Amino acid sequence: MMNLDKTLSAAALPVHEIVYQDLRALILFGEFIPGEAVTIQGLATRLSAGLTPVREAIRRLTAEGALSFNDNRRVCVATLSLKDLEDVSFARQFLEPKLIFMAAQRITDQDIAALITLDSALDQAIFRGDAPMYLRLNYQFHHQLYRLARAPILSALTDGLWLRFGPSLRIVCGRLGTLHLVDQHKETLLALKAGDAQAASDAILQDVLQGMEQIRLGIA
Amino acid sequence: MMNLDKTLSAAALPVHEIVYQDLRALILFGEFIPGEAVTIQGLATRLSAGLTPVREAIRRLTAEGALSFNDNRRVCVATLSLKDLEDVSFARQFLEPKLIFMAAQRITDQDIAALITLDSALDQAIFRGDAPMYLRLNYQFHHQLYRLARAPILSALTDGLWLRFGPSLRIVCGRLGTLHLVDQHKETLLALKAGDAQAASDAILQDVLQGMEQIRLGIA
DNA sequence: CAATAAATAATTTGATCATATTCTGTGCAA
DNA sequence: TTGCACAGAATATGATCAAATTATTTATTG
Repeated sequence: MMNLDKTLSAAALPVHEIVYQDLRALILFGEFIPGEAVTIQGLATRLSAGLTPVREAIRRLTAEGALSFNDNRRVCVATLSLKDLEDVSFARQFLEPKLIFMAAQRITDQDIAALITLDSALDQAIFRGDAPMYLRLNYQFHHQLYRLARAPILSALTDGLWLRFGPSLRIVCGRLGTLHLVDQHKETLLALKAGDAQAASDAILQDVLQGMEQIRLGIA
Repeated sequence: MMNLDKTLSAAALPVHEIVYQDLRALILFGEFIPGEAVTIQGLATRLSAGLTPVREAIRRLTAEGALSFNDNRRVCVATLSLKDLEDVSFARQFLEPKLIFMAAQRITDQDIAALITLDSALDQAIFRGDAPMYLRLNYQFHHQLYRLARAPILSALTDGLWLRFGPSLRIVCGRLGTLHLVDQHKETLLALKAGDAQAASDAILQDVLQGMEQIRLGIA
């Protein structure tokens, strides 16, 4: 008989997958500081998992550039130099507008409604000064758009870039607070509603440039 | 006392690192067919390694898109649809020219000489119909240029794309042979010698477009 | 009876863990 | 400074269990 977990809840994921997602979230949403040491055993304890699954998750995130594997064989959260940030910025400038252009061509009213809800929650998080929630919702807003583009490879590349600047984003919020944060989500949503793919693409480009500039100021 | 292996030979790499490099080469240079199943135990036997290091290597290559993790929890070599190829092509079109532009600004005569040697060997491999050697040398030619750009993040992104189309390249060579293969390496080298970064960048763009088109014909 | 479907057994493969080994850096003593 | 020992951490293996696939057998039906 088929396991009900498979149909109802999201399948029984392997531990190494769960650990990966947890660790990824920890990195992405500011639980780690750039350069911070990450030990296999520490994570195994923290996440109540065995060494092997933790090891696998760490290798994955190392491959994605979120962690760095030192000569000592020790692992730490990757740091982002100014030069690195320029590279990330260059890549995002090409990838995100492309993805949003593709997403705009197949987006539905329902999708737009969901994004508006998300963006409202985001505004409230900023107003409340709730940085962790801001980080989550801001990522989700972009990530949902990637999904809609139905371009798995470009989405994976772009998603991977978030892992590179995620820990630094946290620093920015910590230093400067959330109230000053600005984005181009409203403009993007308006363009999407109007079915104007080019305008949506342009708006996201501005959003990306703004975001990267904020990080540059934060880590400078 | 410091281990001499660290200073003289290339350090005593962990097994998981060696397995990763070996498996990466197998995928990149056509030892695997797209869609082919990859088993942990099979690899452990083939590469004379334990299960854990193999597991780690597989997770890394899965994160890079070279392997795909199925619902069955089984792993196979990723396949490349035409749509995927378009995405890869889009990404390469802006990444490679950028990298080569950066490389051109810091390349030395010695570097150029090494690239010319590489390209000659490449021509001979084509002439001999030695597809495996062609695949290796063609990759090396590009990879050396990435290295010279000193942009680790962009290099990693671009390198990762090779893993996506590597297995398909093999199919192309298998079907069409190597003799018809053309590239823009000579033009690139001329531009580099002349110190013309823009021309080198343009030449590589043509090279990329040609290469992607060849794959498109091969997998169509 | 032949052909197809269902059930079951056997084999392969993956997931995880406990354990032993190796490595790295540090502090102590000569 | 040099050599040595020790603690913490990473590495790697093999054992064990669970899941999935394949092969085999049995049952059913036209």
